[in-house]
Amino acid sequence: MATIYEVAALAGVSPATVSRFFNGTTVSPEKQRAVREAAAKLAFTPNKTARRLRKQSSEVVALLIPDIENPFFTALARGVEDRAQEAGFSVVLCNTDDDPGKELRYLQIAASEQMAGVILAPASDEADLGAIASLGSPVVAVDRTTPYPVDAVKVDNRAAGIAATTALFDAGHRRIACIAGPVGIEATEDRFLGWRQVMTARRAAMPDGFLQHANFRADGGHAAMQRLLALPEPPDAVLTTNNLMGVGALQAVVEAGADPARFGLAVVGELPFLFLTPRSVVQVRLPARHLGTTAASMLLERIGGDTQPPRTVVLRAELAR
Amino acid sequence: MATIYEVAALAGVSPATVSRFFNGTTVSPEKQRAVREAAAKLAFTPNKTARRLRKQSSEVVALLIPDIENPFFTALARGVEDRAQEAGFSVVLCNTDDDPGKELRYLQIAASEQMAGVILAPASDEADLGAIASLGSPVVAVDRTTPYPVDAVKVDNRAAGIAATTALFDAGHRRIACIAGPVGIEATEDRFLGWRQVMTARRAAMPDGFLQHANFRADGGHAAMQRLLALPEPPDAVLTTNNLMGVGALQAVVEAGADPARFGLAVVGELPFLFLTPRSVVQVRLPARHLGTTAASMLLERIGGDTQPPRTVVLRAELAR
DNA sequence: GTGAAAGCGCTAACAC
DNA sequence: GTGTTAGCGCTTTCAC
Repeated sequence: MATIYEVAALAGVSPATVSRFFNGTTVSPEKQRAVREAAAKLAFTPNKTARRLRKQSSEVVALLIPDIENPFFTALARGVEDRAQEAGFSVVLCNTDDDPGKELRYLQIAASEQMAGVILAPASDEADLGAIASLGSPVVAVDRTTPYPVDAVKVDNRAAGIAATTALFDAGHRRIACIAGPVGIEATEDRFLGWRQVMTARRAAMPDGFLQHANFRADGGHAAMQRLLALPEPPDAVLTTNNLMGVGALQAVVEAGADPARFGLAVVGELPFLFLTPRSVVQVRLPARHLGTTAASMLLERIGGDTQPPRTVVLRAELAR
Repeated sequence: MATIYEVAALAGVSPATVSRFFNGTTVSPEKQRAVREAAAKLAFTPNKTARRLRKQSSEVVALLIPDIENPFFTALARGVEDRAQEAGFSVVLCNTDDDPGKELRYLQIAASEQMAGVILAPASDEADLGAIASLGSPVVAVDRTTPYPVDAVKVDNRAAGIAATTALFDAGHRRIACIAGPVGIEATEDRFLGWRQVMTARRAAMPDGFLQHANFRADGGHAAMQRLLALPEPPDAVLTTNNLMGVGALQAVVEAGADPARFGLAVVGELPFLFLTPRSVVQVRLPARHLGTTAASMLLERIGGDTQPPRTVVLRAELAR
């Protein structure tokens, strides 16, 4: 790997001039040509590590998501990537596995690697943003919020829960259970609250066991649905507060021999690749990609020096038909 | 961000001792304690950028995949990540979008960021590995091969194509079409060759139009299947050479009003989340995660200094039942 | 507009 | 075992 000194020597200029050339400062036309040619001849690429050490910042942003195998988050990642790319930033994706320990490690890496900023879908509400925030690196929370005063982009989760539950009522169901995510994740808790609000307003029964907590994956939804179906008086419909739990729940319904077209299923999120899904399944579409582009835009503004107080942007979910 | 000098000053030792402490060289117990306490008090984190500049290498590997929204590649990514993590390496994921231009950019970034190595699922067989390889950074190709002499991990794609096609024959189908990926991607071409081999051996007709090329995504498979169904004498079965094209093909079958349980569909790969799939769909399971762990292991060996000639590991696919 | 030189934070000889 | 010191490759004053 050629250095700036070798280019300078070959071009007959000083290293500073080479640096200026590559950073867009004014350099006389003839030296420009000399540098360009020398750089080409040596296949010179500026060493980003050295630049980063010197400038104390980089053009890389980190994106921390809880589950790279969840299509919701990959769509979100695409949004972030597209927006960041336009602005000349690279995105490195980190998979926290919904594990606060891993999350913390990645946050530290982001700091010690001098990332320009971090977009984070927190694995828990204890995500320690103190360290990274105090470094001055901007942070944007996405999909889920945190107690730390940072920018956030989220969905109107309660409205999503309300819309989904209402749709089940409209389809004639009354005994509606809820498979919610782990306790402590605001996003799905709000969706659950939407369910409870509708159930209460409609004076629908919410017997013990109608609220199940599960991990966010298909296996969690599957097990929860099995527990629901084993109830003495099982529900005739269920709301899952994310997409993958919906996948698992639907699978359990099918396995139990119930007719998935009659059993009411509502999902906050989209059942991935499931176009064979019974038409009866209610899906509340989440603007995953848009969450990503919005978060990236906010982060880029902060990186650009924006210092207004933290904002929270709320995006709307939309009932798919 | 505290530096090694501040820690040294507070601990009453030299910067070198602090460095040694954090790099596991022998330091006397008392100084160890002093350094540990000073570091804790200052919340010191070693600056990786400086370390990287000095050592000319990092503990980060880059993983370049063509489509982050394809579950096959995310499973592969999980494999890479798990293995790398065990060895203390971080993984940064880059989405090339099957675009040679993007791929090249990421390859350059990997070089100028002094990544410890690169695992690459090439977007095309022109992927220019010359630059990065000449830098001495090890490269492992995964899923797809390249003309460059680098380590590779792949699947026995022809066998996979043969198994899938044979299964369709065994189910009684004779008019079997093939939806293959873009020309130039060895992996899916080999699967197509498996199809042709079986068709030829069984003296089955392969009229014009029975071979369709499509992009790797669901929309490509969907369009290709529509073209097949519009043929004067349409096929009664089809093989798709990857998972997402299978999703699109199945969708087209359903939309066309054909009974997906009677129309033969075979997929090299797994239909993601599609447990509602008709039992009749043939799937040849690809060891996605295992591809990832194997590639990571090979890369780590190279990073560790292994200099044997490039190896290619071939993993077996397995007919799901 | 251009060059000389200092220094970003760390590691690795090298001396002791 | 420990300290001193010279860079890694770049950017950025500061003179000219």
